[in-house]
Amino acid sequence: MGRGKIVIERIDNPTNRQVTFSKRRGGLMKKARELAILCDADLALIVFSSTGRLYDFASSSGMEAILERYQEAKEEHYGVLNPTSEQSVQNREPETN
Amino acid sequence: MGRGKIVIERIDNPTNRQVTFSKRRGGLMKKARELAILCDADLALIVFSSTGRLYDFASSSGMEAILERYQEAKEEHYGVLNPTSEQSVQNREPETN
DNA sequence: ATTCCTATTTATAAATC
DNA sequence: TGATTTATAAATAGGAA
Repeated sequence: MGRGKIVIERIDNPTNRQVTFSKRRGGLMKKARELAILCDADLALIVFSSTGRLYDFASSSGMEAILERYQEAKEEHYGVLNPTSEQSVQNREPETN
Repeated sequence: MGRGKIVIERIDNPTNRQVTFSKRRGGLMKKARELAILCDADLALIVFSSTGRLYDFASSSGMEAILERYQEAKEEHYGVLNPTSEQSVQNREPETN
């Protein structure tokens, strides 16, 4: 989105990478917040920049609570499915809606 | 973005909420993946739907590693700053770039 | 619950201040 | 370096299948 189309691959130029990081981080945080509010979802987002800075967002229940809930959900599934999975664990009872 | 503008507040209609959740969750996951790749960031996203389903994404280093790194960064800051903060902890050494 | 179809709204790549 | 502008690329609301 912008003056030109870009390919999704690591940006080599450090300056451009930093600028893009700053812009997209803001956008991602905003989207996360919107999803949490619009859909009443419980969500946590943790981001470490390539330079080591930490940025995070957590919905109302709080980061710690969400991380604990995450661990519990994982444990219930006895075993790590895939450390780098994108969409992995789901509850055992499919909802009706 | 869409046929009409919307206000960011909880969607009361369960069906609409679910549909929006499904669509935006996908968009958020995509944005997270792009940020990780483009900017070489280490990132984790955990989302629980209002019905309890879990969806997650973690960049290449893996969810567990990122969560540990997060806890370490927090510990270094001795104490939780704000459980619901949006952007909270940062490292002590500002980078040059 | 997706998934396809678009009119619109947003996000944002580049350029500029 | 960071904030602002603006032309475009992308995301998505609403509707339909």
